[in-house]
Amino acid sequence: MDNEKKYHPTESELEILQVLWEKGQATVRDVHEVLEKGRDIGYTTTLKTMQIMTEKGLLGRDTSARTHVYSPIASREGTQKQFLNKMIDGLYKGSAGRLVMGALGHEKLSPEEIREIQDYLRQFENPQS
Amino acid sequence: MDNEKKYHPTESELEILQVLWEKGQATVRDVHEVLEKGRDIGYTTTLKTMQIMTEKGLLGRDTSARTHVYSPIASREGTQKQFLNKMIDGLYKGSAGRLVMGALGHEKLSPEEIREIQDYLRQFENPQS
DNA sequence: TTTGGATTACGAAGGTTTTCGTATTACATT
DNA sequence: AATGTAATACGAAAACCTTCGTAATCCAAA
Repeated sequence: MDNEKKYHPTESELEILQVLWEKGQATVRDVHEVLEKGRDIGYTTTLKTMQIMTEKGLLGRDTSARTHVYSPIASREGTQKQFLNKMIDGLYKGSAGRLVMGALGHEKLSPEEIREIQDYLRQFENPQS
Repeated sequence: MDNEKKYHPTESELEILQVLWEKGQATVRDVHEVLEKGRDIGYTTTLKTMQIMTEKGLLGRDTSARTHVYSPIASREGTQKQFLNKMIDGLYKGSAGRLVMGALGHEKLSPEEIREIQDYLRQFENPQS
């Protein structure tokens, strides 16, 4: 169950995961075209990184066709949780509440989002139900 | 003002910063004794890392005495914000609200903390104070 | 069927981080 | 003053990450 838990994606790997989470699946070229918009990077760099990620178990790929098709194995949710835990432990003395409070102070938090958060919290209001 | 913003502490550096944030200031030995509890690590490793951090401007040190005394220059708050931003951009499509929602789902969030968060949010309820 | 373009495979360079062994230096105790 | 202990300084190895050049491979179009 926590197969996916152990390994921390690196900076570059996260970039690639983001694309794959959005698209569901993609070829190296697909991913590379997105990355290229953001910064200078060679095609083989993207390729190599995705190959390494596959070895690490972060990505899966379908090699049946000439052009391989990759898909994420590490889930967005699991990865988020993983990083969240790391931050909570490393920067907020283990308190998730402190992190939330800190994040609430974040500049761009729209009134809509705040309302949504309040709604969400209401479910804890009455312990029974 | 954002002098402190640019540089991302590494994993090891974060460990050391944590100790210094708690203690305010400390010697290499002080820090090392804490780290040692958590994992296997040599004294000179801790020393070297702290020296590098000093070069990077993450730590300051008083070398007037034989045993140097270190103190954090990077603030906990600034570092938290820095990592928060990175997470929001990299894992939550730029939405701080999404991160908060995710963090609220975190297992160990005590009722007290939830109440505290609700209190905090009330300040946004009525636009005029 | 030959050739050109696109794709994957391979290997290695260069950078950063983490680690620690060894040397040097200073101090305190004798 | 001599010596042992504890601290810092130095350098380098090992691991990991990022990058890309080059080679090999496949396919489609001519």
